[in-house]
Amino acid sequence: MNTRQEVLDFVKNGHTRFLPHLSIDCVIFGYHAHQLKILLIRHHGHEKWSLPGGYIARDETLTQAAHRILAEKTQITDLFLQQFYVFGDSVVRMSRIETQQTHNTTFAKVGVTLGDNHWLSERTLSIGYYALVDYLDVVVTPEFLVDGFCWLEIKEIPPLEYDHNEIIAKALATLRSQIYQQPIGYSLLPEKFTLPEIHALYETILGKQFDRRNFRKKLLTLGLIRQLDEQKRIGPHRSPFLYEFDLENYRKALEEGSVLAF
Amino acid sequence: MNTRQEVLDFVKNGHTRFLPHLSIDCVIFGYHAHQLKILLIRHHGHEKWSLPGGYIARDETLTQAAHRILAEKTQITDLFLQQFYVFGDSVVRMSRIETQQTHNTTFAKVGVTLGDNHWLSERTLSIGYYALVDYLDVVVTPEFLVDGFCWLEIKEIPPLEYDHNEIIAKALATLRSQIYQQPIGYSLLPEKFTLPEIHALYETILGKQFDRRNFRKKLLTLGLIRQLDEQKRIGPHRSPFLYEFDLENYRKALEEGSVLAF
DNA sequence: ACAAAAGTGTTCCAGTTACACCCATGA
DNA sequence: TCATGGGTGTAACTGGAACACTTTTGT
Repeated sequence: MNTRQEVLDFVKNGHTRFLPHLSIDCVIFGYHAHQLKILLIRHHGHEKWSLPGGYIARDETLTQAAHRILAEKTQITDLFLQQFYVFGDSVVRMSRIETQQTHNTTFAKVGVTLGDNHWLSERTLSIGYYALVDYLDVVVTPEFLVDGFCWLEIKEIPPLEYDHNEIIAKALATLRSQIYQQPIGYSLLPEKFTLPEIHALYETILGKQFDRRNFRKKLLTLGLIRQLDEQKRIGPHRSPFLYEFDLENYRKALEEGSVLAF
Repeated sequence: MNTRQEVLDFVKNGHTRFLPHLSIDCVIFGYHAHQLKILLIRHHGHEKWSLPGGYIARDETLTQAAHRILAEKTQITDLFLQQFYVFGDSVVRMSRIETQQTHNTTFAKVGVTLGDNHWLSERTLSIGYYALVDYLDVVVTPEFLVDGFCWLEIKEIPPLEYDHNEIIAKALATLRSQIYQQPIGYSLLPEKFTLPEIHALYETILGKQFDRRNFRKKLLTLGLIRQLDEQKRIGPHRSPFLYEFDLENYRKALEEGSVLAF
């Protein structure tokens, strides 16, 4: 929704294209050089930041919806995207009045006030998805009703709209618990990457340090990565070897080990 | 919904009490004496079995809805109940025609045919919850539109309605992956239980055998259970010691270990 | 005394942790 | 030649797996 006209049409006719009562909220983790940040946006007229999100079209699958919403915000397709929980308990989510007021603040920009029975005024459950991107690669394209965006480090995140702090906490816990089972970083690192690169990534995501030698052993033993016969030139230092993800091995593990069905 | 009148009211006015487009499906694992079964129901006029489920009332939280639905089916409150995934991709879920026909078969019993725009005809995403009960303790109370129910062992489960086979597969995978982190069995075993009892439970759920000694060591090391100073009389055999779950320890682990936020 | 079920301890192996020195590169 | 960063191996430890005989109890 990049024009006033599109927004007006969305408010008026959105319920014919999208499912009411349901939204998708995306926790987009942006990594770069030892920093792990989260993409937040600020809607028109709001003080608090919130997670980017969207609605599910009636004619697309849930997975398609998540990918579309992410692509709309970040211009990135084909990335690692993972459903992790449905949020439907928070008090602020239960209150129609609060939902309505929040939306009305935003839509004031286009001179619209939602009625009590408007589809956007109603209680909405949110399905949480998380993604992992290199935030330098991302071109964030704020929509018409979005005043701004920012990448904030996890520790710096202030109180957000709705229950979005809770959503982020759960996303982070899920990301951390899945990092050794999923080829996390596949969409984040170049196809061929060095050990120090993936090492820094894991240290940042898990928030702790790992011994270089043990870390290499672990990833090789798990079969998550494969060492190549090439090296990278990195200036006035020793050339590190290149590695690549072993996706076949990962898929095999996923099929066998019924542990992870996600 | 136990009377014709209630069903008619549900069809006519359900959309004012419940959220459309969303349902909850419950995978109720029933355990007893080395058998792990799943509760299935058959709606009026249907050949295939399906999972028991329900809708989310507008004025209850998601968690409340899941507990209420389960209590309606099994008369059990306060049990272990866990959200595990949202299903919104399956082709059969995307098709309005199929949804409508399935419902119409059921509601034929009360002489109702749903129109194309009826709230029950629309696409519905389903939030999966699983629970674990002793199936001998459960009084299943089929609702008016339910012709019958059964407990089936996992290996015996035939093709079900909708994507319910997929839901069961994911539920089982989740149950198995969480069994050492959650006090699974708390609502299933008596407050004080013997080691052979919990041992049999774990063997059945995980579908494999464990050495008695190692199994005891593991559960004690994890702090999941605590040995008591009492024994149980079990007839013409040696009296086994009693154990109890160490819930405090479990809660502590849950708070510290950010691994499990579920 | 016997049948049935539960209790118990040790060894071995594998996987994880801890740890420090040498090498390659470009300026 | 020097500064920087990357590469590499071994020893100690810990957690998990394998394994069989003894004890209790009631009939």
